[in-house]
Amino acid sequence: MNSGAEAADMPDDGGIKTPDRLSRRASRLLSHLAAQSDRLVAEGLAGADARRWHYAVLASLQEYGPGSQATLSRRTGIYRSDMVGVLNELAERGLVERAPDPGDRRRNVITITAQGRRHLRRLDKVMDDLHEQLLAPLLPAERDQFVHLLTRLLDHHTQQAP
Amino acid sequence: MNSGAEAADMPDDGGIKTPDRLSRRASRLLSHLAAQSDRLVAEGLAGADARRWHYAVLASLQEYGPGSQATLSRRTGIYRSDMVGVLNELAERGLVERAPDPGDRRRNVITITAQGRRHLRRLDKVMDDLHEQLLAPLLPAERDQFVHLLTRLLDHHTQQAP
DNA sequence: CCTATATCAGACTAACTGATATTG
DNA sequence: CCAATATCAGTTGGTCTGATATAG
Repeated sequence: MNSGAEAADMPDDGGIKTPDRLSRRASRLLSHLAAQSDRLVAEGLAGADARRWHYAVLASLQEYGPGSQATLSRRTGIYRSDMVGVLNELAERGLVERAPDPGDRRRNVITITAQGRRHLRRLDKVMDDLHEQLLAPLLPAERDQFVHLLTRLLDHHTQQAP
Repeated sequence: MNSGAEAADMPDDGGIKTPDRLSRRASRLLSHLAAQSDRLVAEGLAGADARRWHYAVLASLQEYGPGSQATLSRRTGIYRSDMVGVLNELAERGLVERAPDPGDRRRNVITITAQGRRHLRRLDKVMDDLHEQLLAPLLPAERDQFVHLLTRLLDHHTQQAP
């Protein structure tokens, strides 16, 4: 009836033994792995004087072209209120330019600068490196599988709750 | 040479178009999906008057037996300093018992109560439900694949940095 | 003397809310 | 009058640090 490991006799058991319902819950694995990954990426980018959101904004500008702050918010997932600060940091470094939209004077149009493009190229290298570390234990086919599964799950959950 | 979408003419493009280096980065997918998943789980558990850590502690107690707070910390990943508060909440609800360890008077021995076991059974149902939602778009074999890949990645990264 | 434990007080971050002024 | 935008001020939740008292 008992699992065989009583309390008071054993001084300490410490480590993880058999993975059971606790440790194989997808939600739990996901959270923990994301935490590790976030840390890895944050540290890697910090070494290049950048933050996670810097990369997201610059990459989004490069790929989809200039846009208003609200548009960038939607594209990157950065909260509208926090976008201001991120763009301030990027503008301080001369990586983006903020100009009033002549067609709609509520908006600012954010554009990536030449220096921003240069910086992004560096960050892309850093990110490639970090992903090599992150996905190190997986074979190429498994990495694709992994990204594919993540994508399908995320698509499903972002379409449900917009 | 240009991606075909210029700035000033287009009033707004808003949504996500072709997934590229930004949106297929594993780290990004991981972070976003984990955020969604965390939210889902937090809301689901809140409906049963529980938090994420409550489940983790109760499940750990059920599976590995009683333990000191430090042991529980290691088993669940809850920070040693935060364990106090979690256990207070659980003890208030009569789900665990905290008693001084007669063999080592620095320690408290935490034990799950009968009521705690009952509560855990309810939470397990809730969690099964939530995972059904979380993994809804995947076939059974894909869910296994997913958990398997997550596990391998997490193992790799938790052995590197203990 | 050094280590582990339980606890507390608080730093720091990230995600988020609410309010406001401006413009459409 | 209502909706969207950029901005600011502030809340909340979660991770983590540092210090302390106690015990091995």
